[in-house]
Parts: sequence; structure tokens; C-alpha cells
Amino acid sequence: MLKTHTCGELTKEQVGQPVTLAGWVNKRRSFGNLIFIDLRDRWGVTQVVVDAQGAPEAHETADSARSEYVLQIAGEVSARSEDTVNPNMPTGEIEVLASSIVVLNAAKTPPIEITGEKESNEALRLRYRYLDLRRARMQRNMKLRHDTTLFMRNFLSQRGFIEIETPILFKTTPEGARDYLVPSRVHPGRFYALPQSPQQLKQLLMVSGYERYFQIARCFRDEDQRGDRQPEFTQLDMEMSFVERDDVLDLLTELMTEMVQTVSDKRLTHSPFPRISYAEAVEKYGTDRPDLRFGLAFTDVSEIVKRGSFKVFNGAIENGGRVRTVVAPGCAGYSRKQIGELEAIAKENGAGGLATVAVQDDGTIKSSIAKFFEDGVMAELVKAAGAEPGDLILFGADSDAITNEVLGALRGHLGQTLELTDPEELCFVWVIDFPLFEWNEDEERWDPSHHPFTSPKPEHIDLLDSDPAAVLSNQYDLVCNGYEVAGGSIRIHDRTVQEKIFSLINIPDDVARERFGHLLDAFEYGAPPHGGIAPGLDRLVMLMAGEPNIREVIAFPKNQRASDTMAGAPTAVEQAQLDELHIQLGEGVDPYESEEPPESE
RNA sequence: GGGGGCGUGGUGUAGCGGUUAACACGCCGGCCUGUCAAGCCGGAGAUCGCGGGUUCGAUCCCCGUCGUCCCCGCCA
Repeated sequence: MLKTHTCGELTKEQVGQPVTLAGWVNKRRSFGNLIFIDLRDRWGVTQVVVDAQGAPEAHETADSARSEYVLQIAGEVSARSEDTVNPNMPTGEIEVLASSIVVLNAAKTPPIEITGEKESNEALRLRYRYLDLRRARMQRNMKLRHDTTLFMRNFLSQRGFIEIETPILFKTTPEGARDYLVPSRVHPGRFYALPQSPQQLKQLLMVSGYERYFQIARCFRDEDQRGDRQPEFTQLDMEMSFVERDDVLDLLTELMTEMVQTVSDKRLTHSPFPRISYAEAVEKYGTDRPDLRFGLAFTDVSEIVKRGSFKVFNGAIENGGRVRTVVAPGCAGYSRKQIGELEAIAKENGAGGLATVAVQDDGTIKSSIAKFFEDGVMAELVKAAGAEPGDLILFGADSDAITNEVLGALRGHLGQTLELTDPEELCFVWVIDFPLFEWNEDEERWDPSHHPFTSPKPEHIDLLDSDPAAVLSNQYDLVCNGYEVAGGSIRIHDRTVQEKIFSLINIPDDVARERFGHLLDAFEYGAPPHGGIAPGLDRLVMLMAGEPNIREVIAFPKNQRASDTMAGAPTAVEQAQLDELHIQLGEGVDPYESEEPPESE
């Protein structure tokens, strides 16, 4: 080793000892004949003192060193005098008196700030990711990610799970997300697909009798990016045999609770986690992934407002919709401008406008729609909505689909602006009892709301033919602070039921056999009842780190356009490579178009 | 595919129809033996992303384009 100690471990106990440190120049402060170097490695920062009189050669080297130079420094640990102790650094009680310094490598001035408090813009950070990853924030996030996966592995291993790797080169499943395809040299015109998740493989492992499987699994989906979505991401993929829903929920609750308590400094709102049905989540919060760090649930006031004469409300109800409210606490005094902002949000989400009722501090009503309601009805309305003096009632009057969006967006906005969301808090909630199908307007068919391997609730199997919309499934999602952080289900393990589902979602028998024959066949050889779940690792680490997007917890993420701007992927390839893969580019396709010229240095 | 924000020395920002384009950090040089956001002095460094238009005059206004981020669609 080129070092005897790390830059984070020396204390008064080592005073007088000879040590050798190696790391990067975090900061250099020169007084001419006396130079201080803050030397950094992954474990911390240690101050090195170089005295021109005591060590002239070392001083000369220190004088020429610059930020981010890689140095090896030999010297002696020395206690700092009382007035020079730095209580802000873990190693602040000591310093290393250098006797010799070797420049292991020089460094250009970095294009992004590594030690400063200023954040360089993300495009630059990604282009120089190897430098960005030197920053304390990134080092902390990578460590947290490691701690998280280590915890998961230990936790599951202790409970009898074993980690099994499944192929990255697999088979296309066109009914899901868009696949990343990999051409085959040996099979002209054929393609592998990168797995969107190891779903089928883990189910097959259950058929194989492993009973408790997990994998820190990379998954690939060729869809557009979001702050919480990358083309490749990581799941803690799990599957268990002979379990029922609550077995999975209980185990995951335990895992998540201990994980947060062990690796993060965030606070859990509650554990065990509350469970709400999909129907309740949508009815009260307008979404199947509500942020429950705050309330602001919706109330259905259709029956009350019917007794008034406001045409917008009555019209919405006559057209099969409803009128629901969300209460903005303490916002009765909102100015016209502030209400205008709320109305803009409502309109962006499909509302025609935004009716409001302000319950003023003295209990009187201020509202442009008050004139459509008798005082008694208005009082009942205020009470039903749960509004107190000082509150502002916001109305959504339309189809449920629209008011879910409108009120959901307003609720989210209020949660943010009224600071009802504590960034130090993690609020997990189970969402259960999802519908098995959702109607696909464009294709005019039923789509699985989760995936086609999710089992219907046994008591609903009879409804599959008569009323598919009413069939509930054994699907469950784990939601945290408004993010879906895990999703899973009890699976189908019966070939007949599985074939039935395929036919309901318009996958003809021959297609089902071609795409999923291996699974259907496997079900005939003693498939145990089984189920599982797949927490999204990136999102969990993001939440525990308090980061705004998952790129901050991925060492080398892709940008919004799914490019790696550091290495420059994807790239055009040589014609010879294409030929070997039997691939011909489409007419007019120019892979070199709009490609940035390489940086010349 | 659609909507929106941003793009000014190395970095982060300010600015604005006419400026020697400002500030901080960084960088380079000098002084300095107790700093840890070191200090003091001096210096270099920007065709204001690119192209076109409007204008007597554009970094500023308009259009296009490229880059980047956010959102909708999409994400079984």
C-alpha cells in the first residue's frame, strides 16, 4: 500500500507516530515558508503542514502542488495546539507534519467545482462524472447505496432467500414497455431483448423449487425519462413460494423499516405501514400513489351541492360526474392572484375553472358561488368538506377521471407550498386491491393494470367473463412520499387461469404459446402458489438520501435523452459490425447527424 | 410526439435595444510561518450556445436550430 492510514482516521492517539497518507489535494493554503495541504481520500480530510525549514524538499513540492494533485505524504502525526484545533473536522485535533511529499500524479484545474459549495450545472457534472463522483454528496450517496444493498442481501439471506442471477440477454415481451433489443450474429434477423424485469424467470425459479429467491437486478425499459426513471435501473427482485399476500406485505414492511432505521437518518412516519385500497386512494387523493405525509383528502359533496342552483355543479352531476372538494387550510385570505395560480393549475389538469369558498376567520362565507346556495346548504357544505374558519374550499366538478387529476394536482401543490411535506420524513403506505384490468380506449381492449401474471382474487374469478372491470387482483404497491417504490402480486400458477387472462387481454392462443409457452408449460409440472414484489432500489436510495432525482444515486446515469454524455453512448458503429449482425440502416438514417464533435485536448 | 424553463470568462450568477459586459469563486504571478471560506497586492480570461431576421444599432426582441432540465403522452 502507498499509505499506512486513511485521511479520516488519525486522532490524538496516533500523535508521534510516523504515517504515510495518500490522496487528493482538497485545498492548499500557502504562507510562503509554511504551507497547509488538506489531503482528501474517501474516508476524510487530514491537514498536512509543510515547513520550509524542517523539510525544504517537501516544501518545494508542496509549493508546486495544486488542487486535485494526487500526493503521497510521509510525516509524523502531531497534536495541534489548542488555538489551532479545528472542531469542524473529525481529524481536527491533529495534523501531519510532512517530511516528504511525492507527486503521484498532477491534475489540471477541474472543470466543475469539487470542493466548493457551488453546484455546477448537471450537463457538466455528467460529462465529467468521474470528477463529480469525487464530491462529498456523491460519495455519500454511493455509500448509502452500498449500505442499502448490503442490508438487503443480509436481511434476505438471513431469512432463507438466495440470490440467483438471471440472464440479461432474454426474450422480447412486446406487450410491456418498449424493449431494448440486441441483434444476434448467429441468428440472422433475430433479436434478444434486455429484461424489463426478471418476472418470468423468477416465476420459473419458483417452479424449480427455490422457494425464496432474490436478486439485485438490472432492468431495462426503452421509454422516455423522468426524474425517477432511467432506461436502466435496479430492482430488488424477490419471489416466494407458498405465500399469501400478507406474508409478502409483512416481510417487506419489516425489511423497509429496518433498512430505513439502519442505513438512513430519515424518520418513518409509521411502521407497520397503513394499507389503503386502490379505490380509496383514488377517491380520496386522486392517485394510486398518494403522498400521505399530509392529509387533505377529498370529500364528495355532490348530494349537497345538488340542492343549489350552480349550473356548473349540476351539469357535471347530470353528466355522470361528481363534485368533490379539497380544503386548503388557512388559505381563506388568499388574494385574487393566489387563487388565480390555483385556478391555473386546475385548468392545466383539465378543469374548466375553479370554484372556491373561503370560510373567513369570523365564520362568514366569501365566495362567488355563494349566491347559488341557501345559507343552510352552504353551512352544510362547509361542514361536509371539513373546512374550519380560515380555510379555503376548492371544488372539482367533472368526471371522476378529470377531478382526480385536478384535485390531485391542487392537493400536491398545497402540500408543497404550505410546507406540509417534511423532507426528513418517509411515509410508506401499502396500496392494495387493484383492479386486474384497465380499459384501453385506443386499442379497445382490457389491459392488465400490473402485468398478465397477476392473479385475480379467487372470489372474483367468476367475474372474469361477466364483468372484467370489477375483478380485483392480488396486486400490491408500496408507496412512499408519493413515489411508487415497490410493486408486486400473488401470481397465477395455473395454466388454465393464465390462458384465460391472455385471451381476455387479446393475446391469441398461438401468440401466447409462442411468447410465454415456456411459462405455461412449466405451470403443468407442479408450479407452487407463489408471489413476490420488486422494490425500486434507485428510488428508495433517492428518498433515503433526500435527493430530487435518481441520477444523483446512480454512478453513471443517462441524461434525459438516454445518452451517456461522458463516454458518448450511444454511438454510430462500423459498417463491418452492422454487416456481421445482418443489420441495414433505414433509408435516410444518418447516425452522425447532430453528433457533437469530440472535445479536442 | 406535445408543452414549458434554462444557455453570458474555467465555475456560479448579474445585466440590458446603445455598457470599457458587472460580481463572487477559481486560475496565474508576487508578499507572507498557524491557516482551515486564509489574508494583502497585481494579472489573465467572454466573438453573451449556433444560424437567420427585425432595427441606425441585438447579449437583450422575433424565428429556427443545438444542448440541457421539468412536465404530459409513454412507463405490461
